[in-house]
Amino acid sequence: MVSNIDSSQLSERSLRLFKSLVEHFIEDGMPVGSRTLARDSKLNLSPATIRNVMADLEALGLLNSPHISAGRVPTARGYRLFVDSLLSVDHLDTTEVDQIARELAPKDDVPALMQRASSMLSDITRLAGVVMLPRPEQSRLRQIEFVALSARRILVILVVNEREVQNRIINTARDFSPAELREVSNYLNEIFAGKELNYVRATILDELEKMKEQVNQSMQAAIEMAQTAFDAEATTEPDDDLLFSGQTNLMDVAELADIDRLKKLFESFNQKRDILHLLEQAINADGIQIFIGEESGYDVLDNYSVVTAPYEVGGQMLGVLGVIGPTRMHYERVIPIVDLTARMLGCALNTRN
Amino acid sequence: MVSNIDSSQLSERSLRLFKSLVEHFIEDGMPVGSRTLARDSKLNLSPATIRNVMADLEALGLLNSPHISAGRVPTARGYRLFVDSLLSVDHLDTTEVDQIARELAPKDDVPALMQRASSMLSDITRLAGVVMLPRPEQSRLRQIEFVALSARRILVILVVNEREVQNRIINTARDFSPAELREVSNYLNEIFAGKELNYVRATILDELEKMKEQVNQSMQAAIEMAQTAFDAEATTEPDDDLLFSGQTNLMDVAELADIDRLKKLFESFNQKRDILHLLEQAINADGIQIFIGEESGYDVLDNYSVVTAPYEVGGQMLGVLGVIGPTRMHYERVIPIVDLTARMLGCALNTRN
DNA sequence: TTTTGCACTCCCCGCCATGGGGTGCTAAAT
DNA sequence: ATTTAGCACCCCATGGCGGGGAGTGCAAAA
Repeated sequence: MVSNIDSSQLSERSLRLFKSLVEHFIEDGMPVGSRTLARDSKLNLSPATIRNVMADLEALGLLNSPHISAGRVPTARGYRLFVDSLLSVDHLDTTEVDQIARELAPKDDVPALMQRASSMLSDITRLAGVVMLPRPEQSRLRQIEFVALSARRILVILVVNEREVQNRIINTARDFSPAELREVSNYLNEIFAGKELNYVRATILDELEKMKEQVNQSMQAAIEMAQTAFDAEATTEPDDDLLFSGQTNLMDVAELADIDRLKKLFESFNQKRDILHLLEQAINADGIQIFIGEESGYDVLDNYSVVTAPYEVGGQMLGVLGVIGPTRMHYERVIPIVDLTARMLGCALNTRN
Repeated sequence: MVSNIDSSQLSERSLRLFKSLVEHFIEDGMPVGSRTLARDSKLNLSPATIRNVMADLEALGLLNSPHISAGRVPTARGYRLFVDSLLSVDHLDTTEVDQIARELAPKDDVPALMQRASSMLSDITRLAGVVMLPRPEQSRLRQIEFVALSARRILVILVVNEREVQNRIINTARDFSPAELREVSNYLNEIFAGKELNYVRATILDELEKMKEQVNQSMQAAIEMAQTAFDAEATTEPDDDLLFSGQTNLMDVAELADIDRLKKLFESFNQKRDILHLLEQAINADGIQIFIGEESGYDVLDNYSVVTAPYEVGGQMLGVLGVIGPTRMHYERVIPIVDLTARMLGCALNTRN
């Protein structure tokens, strides 16, 4: 990949013009020519001069023209320069800040909060919002309980990481009395509470297998039951860890009117795979990260940009959120919104302990 | 609303021609003219004759022409007649039956099963699939359990209707010991197990309030706790009771290329409200029900048809599923697929007891 | 180095002609 | 009394053409 352009490689004037051009293009989506640029930028230069500058910028790969006699349009590399060095970020007005704060008030459970974060992002930016659910890289088993539904159907409850509760129903080979169940859960809690889930799964076979003969008969069955419970757990790992919203907002962005490309994009939202990979790259970024068009490496995202920010609580990165829209988006507005949302979400997650 | 046309009001020949026309149009989506129809239908009539017939059919509101000198196209009413009286339903080939059976094998939990039903519908018809989650009109509390997470944070587990488990975490005003919790849950189970949830909610106030003074102090706190638990339950009622899939399939149906209408439709998928209302109308239908275009009464659904079937287990209607596609769809294929899926889903739900 | 002037390019738009697929009507044929 | 043939007519889609507009690059002047 060709290296990006650094703002120091360009004259002050070129930068001014370039910035003006990008802003203009973001505003109304039409290739912008020397004429309008001359009028627009306060530099008092003739169109011809500007044409020369633009030719240079094109040579650097910052601009190109759809065809020889149209105006110029920023390339992905151009947007990169713009975003990295030229952009002056908006100040959010208080109504927006308020709205974000209100929506993210820590009033209900985590999934709902995430959902609200996502749809708020899309509402406020009029683009598509996405949030990656917090995926604690280590889940510690906190507690395990059994509830008898009927003699042979048992509800297993796993409490993981303070606030997450998983439950599944297993069918056992023989009857268990409530007392037995209590005994089993006490036993399991004793050895496994506080341990990492994968460890539990890995150990449970060996650990329990080897004491099978020592313990009483009731325990034996219990062991098998525990295995079933954790096996089931393994398979149930949900992969719906991305929440999209406002996809339809993308349908009235003019330059994306190509329905086939749009379809591809929507499909990749459904697959989730590509977007997930992309967001994972952003989780360790320190703050806002922006993927512009082809840069992302996923060709469904050609002509789209993704603005992301990780959210954290207590210094630990939990996940990533962001918005997806046309490369031609109002970065100066979107960036602070995403940024603030990530922060606020972190707070909201924090206060709900 | 104007009454529909009954097939007995038309001559055999008109019906033959009409059917042929609709089939032709469904096949390639172009208005069909007298010429092609003359060639196509085996009736050996001249185009002129057919033109006369077509004029009659148009007068009845079964056909119309996009403009004066184009071929004819079926109206919603036309499709209605076609679907009600003229359609010969396909026999599904075994590979499709197998696929449906395989996908709906009762191997995991209900939500996942529903999800699979929906995406299978969309895959197999190449249209959008939708399933309404079973909404048991009465939920009986089966069991309630408390698990202490820490001294003041308690996990409440409600087992409802055999297989459904809900859990929520509540914070209590004072500490509870495990023994106390057991006592409380025993007590609550005793009076409320088997009762309807709404009843429980309604009663819990009066019932418990009035014995507040009689019972011991620990019980008092328990009562308040129970209230909190069920209050929380009330607010948590999820309304994500529709599962869509394959929406993107609609993006390459040629006649729906109008991106604005498509956007409206997708938005109404997100709202869910309209579609939900529509499906609710179908729940008491006996088998397949079809809403054609404007008939549905929701104008986002203009030019779309919805083919639905309720699914039941043990004679009780649980919900509805179906597909959404252009009015110009292959009903003869879609109908048996939806029908079979509904049946199989019923079975799958049945065997998982 | 900047500007002016100029030739040139390419798209977009409106215009027109054309052809094809279709219609309705009337008059003839069965 | 139907059905068919013939005919005039309609309207859309296509394609070629011309002009206008917005823009470019280059060379020569400022």
